Amino acid sequence: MTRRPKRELGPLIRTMPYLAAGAPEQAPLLTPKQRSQLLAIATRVSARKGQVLYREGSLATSLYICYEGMVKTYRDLPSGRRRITTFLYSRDVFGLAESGRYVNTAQTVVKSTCYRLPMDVLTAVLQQDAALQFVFLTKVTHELRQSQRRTIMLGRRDAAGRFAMFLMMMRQHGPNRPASNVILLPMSRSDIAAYLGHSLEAVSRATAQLSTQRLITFQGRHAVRVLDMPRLERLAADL
Amino acid sequence: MTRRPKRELGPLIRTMPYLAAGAPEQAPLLTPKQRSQLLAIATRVSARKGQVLYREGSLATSLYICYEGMVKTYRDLPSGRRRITTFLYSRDVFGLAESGRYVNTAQTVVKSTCYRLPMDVLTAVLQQDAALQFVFLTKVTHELRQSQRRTIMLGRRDAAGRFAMFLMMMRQHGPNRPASNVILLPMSRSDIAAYLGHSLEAVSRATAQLSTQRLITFQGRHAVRVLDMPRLERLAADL
DNA sequence: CGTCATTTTGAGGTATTTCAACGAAGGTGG
DNA sequence: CCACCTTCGTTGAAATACCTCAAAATGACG
Repeated sequence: MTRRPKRELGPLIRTMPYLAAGAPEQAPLLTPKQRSQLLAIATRVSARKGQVLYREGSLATSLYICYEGMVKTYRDLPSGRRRITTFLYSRDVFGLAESGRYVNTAQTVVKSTCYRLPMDVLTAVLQQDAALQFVFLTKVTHELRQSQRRTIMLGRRDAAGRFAMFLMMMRQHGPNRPASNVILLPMSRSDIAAYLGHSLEAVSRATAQLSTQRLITFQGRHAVRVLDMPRLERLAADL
Repeated sequence: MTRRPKRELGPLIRTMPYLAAGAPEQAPLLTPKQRSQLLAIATRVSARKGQVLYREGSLATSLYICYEGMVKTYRDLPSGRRRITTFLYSRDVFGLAESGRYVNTAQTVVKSTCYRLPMDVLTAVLQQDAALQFVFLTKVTHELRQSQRRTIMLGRRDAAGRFAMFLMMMRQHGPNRPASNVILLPMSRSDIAAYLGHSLEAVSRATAQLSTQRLITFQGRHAVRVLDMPRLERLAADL
């Protein structure tokens, strides 16, 4: 039962290239050397479900890279509402600060493992290693794109359409294989609502509607089987 | 009338530091040397009002830095709706590609001047110069924050509150001095609507409402004088 | 197997959207 | 310099969609 863990390879980062596929020097992946370089300054953090990794407004001492599991970042608004900023999967980066403080609170959605990198050390390393920094630059740019896509999603008025877009976004990320018709949604309905900017009830009705229309069917509360992918994609794209 | 232009200093970039104010090596400003370095690979582009700089989906050959004026980036949706992604002011960067293509269309809101930097050359330079790259990394991070703030803004249901937040965002950016009570809005009402995710009519009603409540008053269509800043700030923060 | 939190479903209230028409502004040409 | 035209912005009334409040049902967990 106490197997020795495999040799630790260090964090990975998921990115998208700036240039078209094929330009070799643009490959936005961490080399093994860079991974061990990051690993050298990183701390492995295991967190059970629902654990808070850092709080909004606290001093931003570390940057995080998700290795396994799922993390959400959110802000609680004065009205008591909660807005979820992002869901983070394996190989996602989070905890970028602004003026030395975290802008969001980070909490695990399920049992997760992350790497924690001291910000001061990391920035120093990045200032020295342009190639490594470029991976981060590419990553943040990718996050920016994601955020802008989400903004477009939030422009939709209909709850069902918004949820359909959410499904399509979840299909590509995380533990979901694009090929599969099953999309895993580890987070709760209220998390989805807080992410989509809808009420919990609206999300529930949206899923009910899509189920009634035989576009999807739930296998438990955290797994969606897509019954009619073309129609779902059409609904998601119809904005 | 044909005065010789001042010595050209090259582009500037507006950023926010990761670390708390005071950490010297984090100062995210371009040094004069870096500015001239960028200037060496840059082309100055002057564009009249309404000119398209690049189109969504076209090959992303260049990165842009706004020097003067105002640029909007947007996507036209299948439904015919237009969603404005960002408004860009002096010292803002735009045109970051994804897989070699632009994700948005960029068009000037008013007469503008920008620097255009060839992507391939720039990425090569960034790979060499970690300090310069760090300015870009900081900038993109800042843009990501802005995008996330906007997402929160879009979560609001009431048009007046959304517009109030928009005003507060515009107050900090661009040609507006935070001290002044006058906020310039160079863009059209439909641009604002496309940015806020509302209909043109909703925006119009929102401005009318704020005017009736004596929170603001319009001096022409592109200048807002704030009459009651505390109340406006409270409205903007009440979400 | 019981308890508790989460999710679903129902009904009414409210805000924006839409459609339509009017009014204002800006630009062009005579 | 004025008239015209086109675009943009404002206002009104009905339709739509979500939000809120409330209660029942489902599922998770010990």
